[in-house]
Amino acid sequence: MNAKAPEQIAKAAGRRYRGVSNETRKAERRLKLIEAGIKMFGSTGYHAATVKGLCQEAGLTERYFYESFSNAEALFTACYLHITDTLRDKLQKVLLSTDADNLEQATRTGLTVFFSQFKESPQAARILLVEVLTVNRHLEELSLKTLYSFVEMLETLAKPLIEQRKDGGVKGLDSTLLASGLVGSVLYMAARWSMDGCKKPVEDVVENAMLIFRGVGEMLLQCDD
Amino acid sequence: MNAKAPEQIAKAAGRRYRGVSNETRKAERRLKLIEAGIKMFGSTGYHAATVKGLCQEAGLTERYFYESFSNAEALFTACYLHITDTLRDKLQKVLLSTDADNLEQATRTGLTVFFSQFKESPQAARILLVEVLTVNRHLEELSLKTLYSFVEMLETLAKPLIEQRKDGGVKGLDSTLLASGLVGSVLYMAARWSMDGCKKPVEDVVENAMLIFRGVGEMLLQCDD
DNA sequence: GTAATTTGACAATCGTGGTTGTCAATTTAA
DNA sequence: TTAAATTGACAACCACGATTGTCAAATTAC
Repeated sequence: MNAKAPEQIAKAAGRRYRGVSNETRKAERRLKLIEAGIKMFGSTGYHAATVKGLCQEAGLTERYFYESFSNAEALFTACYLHITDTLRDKLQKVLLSTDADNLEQATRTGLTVFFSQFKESPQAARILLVEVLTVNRHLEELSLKTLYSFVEMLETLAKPLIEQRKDGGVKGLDSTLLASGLVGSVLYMAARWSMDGCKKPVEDVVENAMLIFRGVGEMLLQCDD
Repeated sequence: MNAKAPEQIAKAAGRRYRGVSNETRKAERRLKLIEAGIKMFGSTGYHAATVKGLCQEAGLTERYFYESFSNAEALFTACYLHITDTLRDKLQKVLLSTDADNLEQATRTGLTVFFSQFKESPQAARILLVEVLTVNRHLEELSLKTLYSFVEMLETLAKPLIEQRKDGGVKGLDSTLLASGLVGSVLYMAARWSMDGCKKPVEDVVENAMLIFRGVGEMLLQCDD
């Protein structure tokens, strides 16, 4: 029975083709599909996309679609995770390299990363903000969790500001609600900016967003009604 | 040829049925379909809805669907317009009856109307904010126009505040962008609130939203960097 | 060189849902 | 009462796209 082992291993590993290993070829195809997915889901929308169209965009045939994904929904999920992972990594990288005491600077940096990413791939933005809500319940929940993780980043960032107010703060103040509002404001500013073709420089958009953030900061510090 | 005229008129007008005129019956059916549409599009989503399902929800058959709408998209459009018209009417009514000089009070009133409407029909909210973006380009544009009309309401409301600053205001300040941000913050607070089952009282949510609005107001008045 | 593997193109099958058509039962007008 | 209009239930047809299957050409291993 051991006689067959080498054969089986060889079969499982697959054969090199055009000088590229089996796994690498497969991984490349998968990535091509994800890129095509981001492009199509983000422009024509999830529900207008077809498997054939996705394959054509990726330069592959259906066979290779089903090699990596069991259906369009699976590809969409992969695209979504690809986008959120990328964004989270970028944000964390710049936030870690920023002086933790300088809340204003950290906020500005975070916003700059977000708007830049948005500008360079509006398709990704659309997937992140809209399409994900319309695929199915499962993805809607994933989106809520993801959004919440960004809201938490924000709350962590603002923690010193909130804790400065040991008296319990404003009556009825709900930091999660507020953070959600701030996230929403950023998203809608990005949407408006994108509608106008992202002509205005990133820094200007960031400054307008900063105005909202600073305003909330002020309110948290001062108000005692 | 005149002999036939009365007949034709009668035919065109239709016949009473169960004591109700032709046009009234038709209008009632149309409204039933719109209500069913809001319910289904707003819960299972536009793309998961089927004509048969919509008819069943409305208690009508396909025949009457196509009597009023040429397809699901047409019904969706009618639903969307129904929602935005209702909301706009409510907002304008309360805003007109509010002292125009008291910006804070007007804002609070407007927010209360919005969050109340949201609470009583989360389906309508979902149609307004999400589904409309995923039907087709035409509706996406309609949504942008509508959103913009609300943004304009906000800008009009805040005009006194902005004009107080004759020096041209903050460098790079973009009132449309800011207003979009405020609209976004309200929408996302509503979304978060809705996720938690709209348990928190409307007034509390309004107060948290007011904090953001007041913050922006402060910034507009004071900042001179 | 030869057999096995990999790829690419595309046909075949299948299910779903939109739209139209049929028919019997109910209600109205005269 | 009787013919016409209206309604309701549902079948029939059709288009589209997901998924699977087939086959020949290209490439590799031996």
